[in-house]
Amino acid sequence: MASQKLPCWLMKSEPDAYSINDLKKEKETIWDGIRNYQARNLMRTMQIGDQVFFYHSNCKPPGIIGLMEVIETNLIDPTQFDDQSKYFDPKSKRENPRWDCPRLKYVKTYGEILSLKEISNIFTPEDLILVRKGNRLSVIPVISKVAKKLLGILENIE
DNA sequence: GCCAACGTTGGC
DNA sequence: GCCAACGTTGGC
Repeated sequence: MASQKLPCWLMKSEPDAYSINDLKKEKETIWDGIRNYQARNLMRTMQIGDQVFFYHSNCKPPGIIGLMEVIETNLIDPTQFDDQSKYFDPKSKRENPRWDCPRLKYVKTYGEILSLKEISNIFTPEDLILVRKGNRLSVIPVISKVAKKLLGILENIE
């Protein structure tokens, strides 16, 4: 897999809400429900073909479990106009939608989760904003040095 | 623009 | 359940 593109994003989801297995079944999904401007702005810079680590959060243990790929960008998040949705945003107007998102496809599930604890042991906080205390972003850019190392470890536990 | 109060995220 | 670290809101 020498030609494989390095992942440059990490996106979190609580497996109770949406897991890697859900994505595997659906094959692809729109990553809707992001209601944080910083995360949204990061998603707006995504490119088709970008590789994305799938991170299971708020579970035991939390960590990287799989890989996804961006297949479409800048889609309007439909949940913002759905008053039945928990992500409904009454301030967002159809003529000027506030929230958008990419479409992602399933690539693979790793043999084991790479836990946050292991990740924290491998990297310095400067290497990985993921492990910086207080980072509550659900969309995180991953620098290539870190992505390369993570991928090396993850490919070996398959 | 400041900042206090409040809400959310997510590891532990 | 606790709490740190943010982000958001709204009065001034």
